Amino acid sequence: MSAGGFYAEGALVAVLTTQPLDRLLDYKAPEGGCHLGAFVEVPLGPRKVLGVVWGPGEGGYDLGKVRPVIRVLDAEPMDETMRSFLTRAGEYTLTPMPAMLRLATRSPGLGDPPSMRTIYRLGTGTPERETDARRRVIAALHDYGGLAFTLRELAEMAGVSASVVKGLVKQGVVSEEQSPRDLPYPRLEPGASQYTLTEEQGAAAEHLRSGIAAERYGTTLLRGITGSGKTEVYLEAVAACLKAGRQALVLLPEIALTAEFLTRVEARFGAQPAEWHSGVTMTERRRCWRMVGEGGAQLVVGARSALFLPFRDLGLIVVDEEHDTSYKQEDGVLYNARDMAVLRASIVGAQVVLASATPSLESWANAEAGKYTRIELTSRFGAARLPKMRAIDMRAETLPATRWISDTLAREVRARFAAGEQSLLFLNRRGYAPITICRTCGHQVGCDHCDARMVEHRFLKRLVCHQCGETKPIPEACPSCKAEGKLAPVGPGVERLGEETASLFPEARIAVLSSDLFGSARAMKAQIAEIAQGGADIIIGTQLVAKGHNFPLLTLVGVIDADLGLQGSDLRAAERTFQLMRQVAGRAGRASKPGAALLQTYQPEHPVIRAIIAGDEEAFWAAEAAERKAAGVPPYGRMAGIVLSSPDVQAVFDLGREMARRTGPLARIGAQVFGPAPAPIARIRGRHRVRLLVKADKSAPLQPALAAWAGQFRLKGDLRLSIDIDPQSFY
DNA sequence: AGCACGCCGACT
DNA sequence: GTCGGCGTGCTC
Repeated sequence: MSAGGFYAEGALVAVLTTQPLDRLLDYKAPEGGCHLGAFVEVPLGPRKVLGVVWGPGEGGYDLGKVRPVIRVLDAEPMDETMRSFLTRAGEYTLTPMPAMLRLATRSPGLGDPPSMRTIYRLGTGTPERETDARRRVIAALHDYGGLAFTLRELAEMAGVSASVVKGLVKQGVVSEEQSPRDLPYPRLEPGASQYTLTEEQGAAAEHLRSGIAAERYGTTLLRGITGSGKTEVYLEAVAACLKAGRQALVLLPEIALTAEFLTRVEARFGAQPAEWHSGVTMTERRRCWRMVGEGGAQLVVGARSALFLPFRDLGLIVVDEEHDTSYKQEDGVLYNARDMAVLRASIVGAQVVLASATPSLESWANAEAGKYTRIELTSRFGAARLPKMRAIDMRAETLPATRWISDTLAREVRARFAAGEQSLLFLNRRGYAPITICRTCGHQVGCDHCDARMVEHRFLKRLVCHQCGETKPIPEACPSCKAEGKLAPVGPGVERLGEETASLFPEARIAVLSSDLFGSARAMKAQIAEIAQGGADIIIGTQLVAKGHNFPLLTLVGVIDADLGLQGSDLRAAERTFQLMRQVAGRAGRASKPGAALLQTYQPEHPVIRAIIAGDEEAFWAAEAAERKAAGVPPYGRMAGIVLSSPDVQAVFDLGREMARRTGPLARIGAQVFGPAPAPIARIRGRHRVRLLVKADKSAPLQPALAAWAGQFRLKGDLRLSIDIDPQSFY
């Protein structure tokens, strides 16, 4: 390799491809040479595949068989920080490098030549015959003085057909030119904010600004209760970052939140930023990926996968609602976006802001340990206050088995309705009823492919498996004893709660918000916006409503089953329940009206319920931390979950038991292996699943030991093994 | 991931 | 005798 990481034509280069190979392959640099990090197309067997030049060729392979790189793609080479990020993220999550590269190359048309399109602007000629249509085209172009448009845009603006424009082109009145399809995003103006920060917010913003100015890595846990102005504060950090000429990334846990956020960005910076998530069109995605790489995008707002965009000069990553469990999910690779954000920032010398009203215990512990700076925003802006929280003891309420709204709660809802205010009833269960049971034999209708019960969705008129998405019509007869008309729905879902609400308040306008009731993120956003403006009197919602939407008219939140999630032995259940209740309660009274939150519970004396009611978060966290420390689990110990799956039950258990026997590499680092046990869902899509858990000391080198351990076993047939570092649930 | 190679059961 | 099942191995 010569200076600057350039390989001359014919030099041996090692290429990382997106194909699942366990090593790099050598190729000859193409005509004109190639740079280290270049995106290339290489031959692999009979196919052409995407790859990145990862370093000098390793040799040791028959030189006569080494084939040349087909071509260098038209994209900025992947820089050293990005390669290092992918390598370290892959090592941490035990993910093979090709899978990591796939995360970083999720742009449509990466291999395409720079795409051009034809645009039209005012030319110099005069039209031969002044027709009305021609005058309108010229007038439209005059109106936008000098701007150019596509044929479609221009024809539509002038109210003429494309042929009129083409006719004017022939006469030179309108000129035709080529322009790149992927244009830079409009400049964002980080100038002064319209919004006046309180003293506390100002101090928080100043701290974040000084972090940006230092141009070093640092993580700040920005804790602020709902309505404390968290967003305004971190937008100041974004402003400082943009002023410094560096790029910023804001991660949101839910696509439905982006539209509202984009509007706020536009209000603050005068234009909309780049957007990256699964709902963005192919064209826009390609533009985003390329512009991030070329510096034509200053700010990206997106989902977790935006972490793998090719930023040139990233100065800030904001992880909003950092506790949200959707940051840890599988999309080919199991990673926690919050942790990967910290990793990427530490490599490029960027600041991270973790924002949440209810931080994860991990972040709380990191702040306690001094790894993160912790900033608290306490006072709410405007006239709004924290809602008054109260438990409704369901043991004292006498409710029939088919009703879930207590008289106490119903009275409160009625009072709000009479006053023209909104109420929200929260139940984290989609569908009509979670269980369909036969009243003759007791059989519960389950999914044919999973060990999960099927949930009745009356809206769809079907039973749905929430595990694999399989649906089937609601059977007339019991599948087990064949009794006709004996299947009955048991337990509540939001749809059924909607029914009960309608019968209790026949005159009220009721809206049910559940992710499966919307065809698209856009439809959902539109309906949420309408409801927020007063389009409904009573809102029935799942998890969805806990994620930061603003309902200014809302003054009452009723949590239908505050005990959901408390039971079971999941160590994170308490944490999640606490966060969820706080978030939902935070929905009430965000604007000027005072709010109230009522929690229906059968265990009002439970420590979590009491901590929520008392608003004593420090006590809750301290108690949780002590419990986890004693158990040696995250964040005070390290864990990994290993899931084996196969259509063959015998095969998964055999391998599971063999893995539990031969623990050599793990034993050497003092790690313990638990299991095998049936995984939390023992069968998904016809595949049986068995799980082992590995628990190690905080300082133990877990990943290499896991790799060595798993490497001892050969996966025969359709057996699959996946390793989840830092699993969300560890029971 | 694909695709070829290769070694054991039911057909023309 | 052959066609084809998918287990195993290779791709620079």
